[in-house]
Amino acid sequence: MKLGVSPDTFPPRSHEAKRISVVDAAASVFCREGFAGANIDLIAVEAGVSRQTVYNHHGDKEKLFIAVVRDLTERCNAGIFATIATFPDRPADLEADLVAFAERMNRNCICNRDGRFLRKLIQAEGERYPELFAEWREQGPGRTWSALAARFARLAYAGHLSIDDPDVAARQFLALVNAELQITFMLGGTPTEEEVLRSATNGVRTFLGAFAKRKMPAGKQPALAHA
Amino acid sequence: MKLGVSPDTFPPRSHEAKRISVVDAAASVFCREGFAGANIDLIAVEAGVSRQTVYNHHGDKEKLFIAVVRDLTERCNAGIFATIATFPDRPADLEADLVAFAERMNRNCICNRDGRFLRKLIQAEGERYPELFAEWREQGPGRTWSALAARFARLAYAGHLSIDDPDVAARQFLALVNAELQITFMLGGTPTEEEVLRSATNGVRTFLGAFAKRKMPAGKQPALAHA
DNA sequence: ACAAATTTAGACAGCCTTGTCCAATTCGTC
DNA sequence: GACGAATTGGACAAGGCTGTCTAAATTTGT
Repeated sequence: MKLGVSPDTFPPRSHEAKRISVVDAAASVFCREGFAGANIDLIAVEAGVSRQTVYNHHGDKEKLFIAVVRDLTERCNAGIFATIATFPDRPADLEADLVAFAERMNRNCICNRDGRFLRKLIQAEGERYPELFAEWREQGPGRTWSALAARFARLAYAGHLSIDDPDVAARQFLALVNAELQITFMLGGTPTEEEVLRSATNGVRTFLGAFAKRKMPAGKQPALAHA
Repeated sequence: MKLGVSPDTFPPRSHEAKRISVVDAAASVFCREGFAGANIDLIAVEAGVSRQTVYNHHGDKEKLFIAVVRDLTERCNAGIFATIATFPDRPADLEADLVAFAERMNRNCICNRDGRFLRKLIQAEGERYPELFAEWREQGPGRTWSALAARFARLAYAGHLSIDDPDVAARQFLALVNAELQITFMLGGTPTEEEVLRSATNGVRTFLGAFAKRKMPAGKQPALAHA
């Protein structure tokens, strides 16, 4: 009740710390074992608390699962939008800048712990919690694609790219820079730095091959090229 | 009625039929519930046999799971190679032919029951059965990509495309024509015919934007490009 | 129609898991 | 040091699941 400003109010300190510890451990176990296979005792041990503490904090297994997904969704979305904020709006070297951006995106949002865990939970349990993952879908990919499409549209408007449909281009950009990581993702692995870099490099090269400045809408149109 | 050639020897008929029925039901239940959540009783009911029959045929839950994965892998690989055999080696209309090929690939190998089930099992249990899925990886994606890369190389050699690395191009082709289906796949859904067509169309258009005949190897080469 | 093999239903033991309860202990704060 | 809240460990009931066993019913080949 003191500390009017930045409230660590009621729960002293390690209360919240334990809650986080439990959610983290639960994320790990749910991902490894699936919802049905996850064992509350194991989560408790991995979190370094007693089983009763898990129940005190989260009520039951399903509520704990939902807390895990909400937590991951929130952090992943924050990471994605923070990364999109670093998009190269005024590129010095378009190819190099896009490769660097793609690498940040992959490393900080897709390949990191939260990204891998959230993806796996969605794939494994998405059908069991429709409204939970519908929420993720709207707040996550939906807004991600829009934001990224807007950045590409801006690059096009500034004359760096030639894009028909920025939304399609945004989705294809992400698909391309991940093209070489698909199998690793499927099997739950973490790509090496080098794999991430190579996939990003190859993906951006192809992306620019399709969308870089020169554009001829099917017919020949050499007249506009007054460089 | 001995059929000396193709021996349906001892086990008469519905024996094998029941085995298949069990494996099919098991695939469905394992996918819906995960390995730990799958219930042998439920599999038996869904297969229309008694629980004991399940055990008679497959021994235990783990052996049944392995049989399911092997079965799916085999059928999926067969489908993929059959589809690759329809690749347009001598295209009349390159874009239209590639779109049609991509649609076949998506519809018959990726979006069908076997494809969705196998993908989900790999994602959910891949880490638990390393050698089982390593086998899939080599026989499936590994050979798929090689075969597809060879087809693209042939198109390039015939002068229809300009490709540096056919393996990379093959992976990017698949990534592009699936770009718009990712979220649906993640949540376990089945895309509509129209979504498949649109994703294939957009993907092939971008692919050809990057790899269609004209090529400038990254560095500027304005000597040749006097527009 | 007969004999062998297969399938079925049901019961069963053994094990594991969830979620609750409680008494003893520790922790943070005053 | 003392107080109240949080945590712990352990016991516990209820229920579910796997895998086995058996005797009866059914199917199959001849």
